Amino acid sequence: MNLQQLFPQFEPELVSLIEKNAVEKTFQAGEVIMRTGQYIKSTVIVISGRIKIYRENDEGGEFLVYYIGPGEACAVSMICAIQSRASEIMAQAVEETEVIMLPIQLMDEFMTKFKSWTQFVIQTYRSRFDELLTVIDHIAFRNMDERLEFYLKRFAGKTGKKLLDLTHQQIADDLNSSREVISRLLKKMEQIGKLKLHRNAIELL
Amino acid sequence: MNLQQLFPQFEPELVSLIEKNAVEKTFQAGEVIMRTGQYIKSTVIVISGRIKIYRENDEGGEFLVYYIGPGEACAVSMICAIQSRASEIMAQAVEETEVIMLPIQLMDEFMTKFKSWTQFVIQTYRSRFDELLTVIDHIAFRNMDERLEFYLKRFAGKTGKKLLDLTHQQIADDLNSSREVISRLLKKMEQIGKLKLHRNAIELL
DNA sequence: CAAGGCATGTGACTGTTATCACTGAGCCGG
DNA sequence: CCGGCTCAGTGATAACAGTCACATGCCTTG
Repeated sequence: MNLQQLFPQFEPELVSLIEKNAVEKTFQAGEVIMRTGQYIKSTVIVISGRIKIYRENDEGGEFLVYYIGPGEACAVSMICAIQSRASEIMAQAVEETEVIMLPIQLMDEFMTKFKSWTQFVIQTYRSRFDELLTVIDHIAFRNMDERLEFYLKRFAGKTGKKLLDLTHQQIADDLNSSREVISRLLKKMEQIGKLKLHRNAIELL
Repeated sequence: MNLQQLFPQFEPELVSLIEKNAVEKTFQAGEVIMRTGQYIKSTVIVISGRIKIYRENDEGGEFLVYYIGPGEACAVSMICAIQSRASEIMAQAVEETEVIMLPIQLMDEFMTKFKSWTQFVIQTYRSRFDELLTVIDHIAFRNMDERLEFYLKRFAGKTGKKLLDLTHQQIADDLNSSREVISRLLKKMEQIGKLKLHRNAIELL
């Protein structure tokens, strides 16, 4: 892992402090990184791979909020760490994911010492905030077909591939819908030539 | 207006700088403060009154995101100001509201000079972030009856009153629903003794 | 106090999504 | 190559919310 390369804006001193103090950790695909109700003492920064942040409700429903990729930090872990409060979301590795965990007291220290760190923290809040607003837009105003289309684009956007390894059930979970509904909508989208359905995969056209 | 009283954590020097440079402004109830697509050059901080932040879509739908009260800043205006980008939300005074507008360059300056200001900015993001997550929870998992109940509690919570000056149409707009649906649900809630309906008002029990 | 406006109540109908029950299709291990 | 598994397709039905049409009732204003 090359931190300086991932964060060119960080001062070399900051990078070496992170390298010296942060705990590196690797999660396997599907492994849960943060759980609702769990107390967080560290900020999580993704080095490689991808994490999905989602909410869970009492009845087993799920809802995908967003993904976190390399060079991005988990805004929720920042919030929870600083307020030493239980998290209200779940974080799960989508693929094999390398992260660094930064203890909360370091975060504070960096904030006073390094302008680039403060900028990074604020930038993290800012972009996540934006994503949350977009998510709200979609569930408030859009029907499932539009939301599904947006979901597929977002999923593709992060991987860059046209062939998405997804089952209908996974999509249904992420959108807090049901498999049958997603299957039917996908079928419609296939009929109008937007995509092609395969077993365990969807090909965007 | 007494800034120092509203923000006891701010250094006196910061307060006097704000007083010297910020533009004070008063909005009447219902007046629009920020509009979708508008470019924002200043951060808005509420001194007295209340602002509602909501989204609008093309078909005239609305959706209330949250309220901003005295001593709170508009996170969206911060984001837009810093990135000198068009806002994607609407802000409207709910009642007569006094605000101060802080030009973007000052925000940056304060951030480097005053720790309390940086803390304030981060705290603002943090609490709004939380509210957004709660909003997402509600529209993703809850039916309209639960959302309505939450809406009324939130409205009451900020005013502290038990008698809410609201028409069914206003509520329907805020929840992006329709008046008939809200009327029926309110009637049900009245029948099970949760509230009492009046003309132009709802009394919580 | 009559007229009109606005807020509310209500029934009928529609559309979207969820749920249930079942079928079939591809895949993998023994 | 058979049995069992997961994934996907499909029809029937139900639940919830949105829409339309219209009635009612209260409040204001001339």
